[in-house]
Amino acid sequence: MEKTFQPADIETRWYQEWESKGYFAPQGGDEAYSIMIPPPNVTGSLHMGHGFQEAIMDALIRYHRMAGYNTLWQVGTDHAGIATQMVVERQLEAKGISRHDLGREEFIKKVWEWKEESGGTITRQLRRLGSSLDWSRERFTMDEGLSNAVQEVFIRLYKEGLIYRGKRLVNWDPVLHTAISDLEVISEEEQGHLWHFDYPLVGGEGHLTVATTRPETMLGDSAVAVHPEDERYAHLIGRMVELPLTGREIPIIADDYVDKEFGTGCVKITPAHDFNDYEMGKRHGLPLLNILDDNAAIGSDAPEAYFGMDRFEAREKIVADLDALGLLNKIDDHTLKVPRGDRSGVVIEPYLTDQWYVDARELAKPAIAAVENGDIQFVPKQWENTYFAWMRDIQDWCISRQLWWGHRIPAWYDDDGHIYVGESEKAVRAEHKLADTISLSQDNDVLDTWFSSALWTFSTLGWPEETEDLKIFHPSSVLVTGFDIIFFWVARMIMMTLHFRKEVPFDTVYVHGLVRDAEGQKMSKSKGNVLDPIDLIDGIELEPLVSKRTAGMMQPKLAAKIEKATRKQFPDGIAAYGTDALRFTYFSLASTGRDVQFDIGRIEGYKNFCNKIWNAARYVMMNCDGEDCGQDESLPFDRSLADRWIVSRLQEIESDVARCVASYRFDLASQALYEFIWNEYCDWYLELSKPVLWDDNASPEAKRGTRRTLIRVLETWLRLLHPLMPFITEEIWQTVAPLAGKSGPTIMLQPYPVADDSAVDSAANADIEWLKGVIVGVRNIRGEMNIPPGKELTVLMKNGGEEDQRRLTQNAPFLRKLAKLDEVTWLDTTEEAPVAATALVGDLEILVPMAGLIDTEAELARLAKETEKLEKDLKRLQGKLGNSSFIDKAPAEVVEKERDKMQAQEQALQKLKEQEQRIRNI
RNA sequence: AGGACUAUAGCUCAGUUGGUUAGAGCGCUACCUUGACAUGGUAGAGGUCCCCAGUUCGAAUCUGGGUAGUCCUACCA
Repeated sequence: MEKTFQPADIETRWYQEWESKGYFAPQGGDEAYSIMIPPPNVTGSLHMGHGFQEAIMDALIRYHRMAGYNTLWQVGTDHAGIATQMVVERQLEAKGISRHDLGREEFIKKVWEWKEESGGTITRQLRRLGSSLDWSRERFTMDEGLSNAVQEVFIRLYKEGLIYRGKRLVNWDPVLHTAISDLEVISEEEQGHLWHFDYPLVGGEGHLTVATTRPETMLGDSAVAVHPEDERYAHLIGRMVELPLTGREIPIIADDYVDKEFGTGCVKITPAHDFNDYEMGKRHGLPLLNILDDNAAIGSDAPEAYFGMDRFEAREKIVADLDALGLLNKIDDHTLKVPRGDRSGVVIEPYLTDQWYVDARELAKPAIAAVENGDIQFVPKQWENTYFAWMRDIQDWCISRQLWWGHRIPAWYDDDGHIYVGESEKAVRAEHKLADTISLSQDNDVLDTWFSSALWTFSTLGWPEETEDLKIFHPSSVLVTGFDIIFFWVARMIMMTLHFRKEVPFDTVYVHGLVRDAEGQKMSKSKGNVLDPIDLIDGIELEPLVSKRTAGMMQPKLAAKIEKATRKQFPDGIAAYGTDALRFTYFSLASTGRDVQFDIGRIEGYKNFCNKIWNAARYVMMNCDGEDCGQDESLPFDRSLADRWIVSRLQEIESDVARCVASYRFDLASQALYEFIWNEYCDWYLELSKPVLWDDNASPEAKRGTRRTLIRVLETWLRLLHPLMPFITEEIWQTVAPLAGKSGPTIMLQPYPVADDSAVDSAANADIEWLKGVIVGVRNIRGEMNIPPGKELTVLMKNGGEEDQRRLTQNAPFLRKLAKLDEVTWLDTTEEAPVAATALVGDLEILVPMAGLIDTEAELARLAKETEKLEKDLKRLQGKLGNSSFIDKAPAEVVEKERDKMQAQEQALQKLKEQEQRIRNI
């Protein structure tokens, strides 16, 4: 074995081996366990947040696969309608071509080409992360099978009246030229103005002043509203005002939506360009005047003077024109929430168009019930509230998008605007007995990507066919996801799956935190603060990292900011840590919190952990390879105290890990393993094995017993650790397993260790604690007295009981070796002890004679420190036990425990004081 | 505006139903190339558990209020 662990050498090798041998496919078994991957965008790439999520899923999958479940991890990607179309359009733009130049068919061909070209990025990343996905079943939302499922669902929902088409105000993206759903609109506070305009009353005698943040919409005003109880305006309700610049007259209406306190208490109403106004317009039967076109420029229904102007240009002109007319009352600075498209970043316009909707209210009912009655459980449970809050106030879901890339809506129109929904034009004609003379044209729009993602758990398994896979693997066991897509995806999956399968899509939703950058920001492509997990695995120099992170940034200002942050955060680039270290870091951070702040210091530590594991195995192999490790079960062997202890601890760790995984606490699981491997197996057990293995006088039985334990415990914890660190465990296991009497082509299909409670040995645990106590006591004296570690000491023991004596006799060789002693002598109570430095283990006094070794002053100082600590603690205990209400009210065993503690402390203090006296008397 | 979450060592985080001397890693200090590992070993230093009040024999933990931060939902033209 190499002296240090070199991850790069082994990772790709093992992954190829596993994949080519088909180990990732379901292996059979009575009980199924399945996870459907949240499909990443096919043309995107994974960042640290994805890496985190994949690591968790892989751990769950590997764990259950080893535990004997029939395990499926379904892999696939989605087509990300808007994002993908944008990327391809931008590429064409660079060549001066628009998608309209190409035409729909040619354009879609280009998108497919791009998908083929870029789709490999994600799958490559997934492989490097060690994800044990069943690649033979890879799916894509635009595949034929999944497209059929989408069509089937659309047609059925339409026929059931749960999908409808309607002219509504939608969130319109004037750059992407499509409607988007509420969830795709991000509203953030921005600095703007509040313009106050005077609208003259028809018939003279004054005006009303209205305020607006979007002056250009005044061209489409249908009314001015005031509060019905507003005395200032009550007498004007029903009268008309002149709408400047348009030559129109509009009524003054009363509606209690108006806030009397805000502005002047008069609101201009633009039903075609504002969601609230739209509702009010409906209540009052106001006309809808659309003054914009698809680009959000002023449309042909507006006054000619503004026709064709961009909305912001028009805004300026309208303000200027009103000013010229003396109707601009004032302009105030104003902070307002500006809605922007999450993809394009441009200001979204409420815009009147024909769109398709899903009646979400109806579908939500059973979806709410499924979580209420526990058919689906969220972990952590608090997320159920988020889910309920949204579901109980759900809005109809706008599912049509004015894009070319996506599932085209299976609806046809005749010249009279009748709608026919079906799987093809032919089918529609047949169903409705339409004559060939009637011309039909298909709806130009496609469906929201989330519409197809909502079917993911069952469409990937072959639905609408009743496949064997559906029967076995659906519902899936758990959905692993971030809380940011509970609404987008989780809720919609639950609704669709319940409706079409009459069963839940998954039993559990495990909601993990979101990975943040050093400033606590969520990682996202558009912010440019993403980190590629592969860069932590392989490492990357600063310059390539900077150019990678700033590549493709639209705004130079943002690019400069990212560059600066990158240079500050990673002045020397990023070192290569390997996949196992990265994964272990993820697990250690996977607690119940919402935020995961990735810390480079931690991955560094876990890289060292990998090296520790590697070297522990190296030590074991050096001592076991070619030796008798007890593979032959008929040969006798003796087990040392340490052997019994480490086997006992192993059982406890096994049940800890099982408990942690069952509750999705990978942070606790990883910590338990870390502590066991490093602090118990390496620090103590390996050290305790040396006195046996290196002792020429030790019996063959003892050596056999220790080697047997050494190798078997190692082999077991490798399996225990494998779901978290797949590569290093596999590499080591291959050489270790045969010596432990195990065989098999791979660790990943070996049984997962299960605790054997009968092997828990509390006597051994107690004896080892004693041994550790004595060793640490001596080391402590050595450390504080500056006695060189190599200097062998003579130690005397005093005042102990029979148990101490037994432990000493049985473990003297271990004690001598680990505490570097040349002699240990038991003093009878009658014997006079020499002046010595002292440590206490219970009643037992450990004496290190001072002659020539120990500086009196230093020892006194050490004792004083100890004494002070004890006195402080004792005071606290005395206070507690002196309090009669504590004695009366606290449970008896708690009181008893405190009493024992106090007694022990008192005795210890007593001994320290005697010791101090003795030293002073020299 | 409503709601949720977070606040523990210099940094990143644990702390299970209230009962510890409040823990881990990194970082820091001192010593050590002892035959697995200097990516290491040994021994240390370091905390007003955000603040205030309450419940309790006992609060990092429960309740109320406040402060700071993050997020979600809905929004006033």
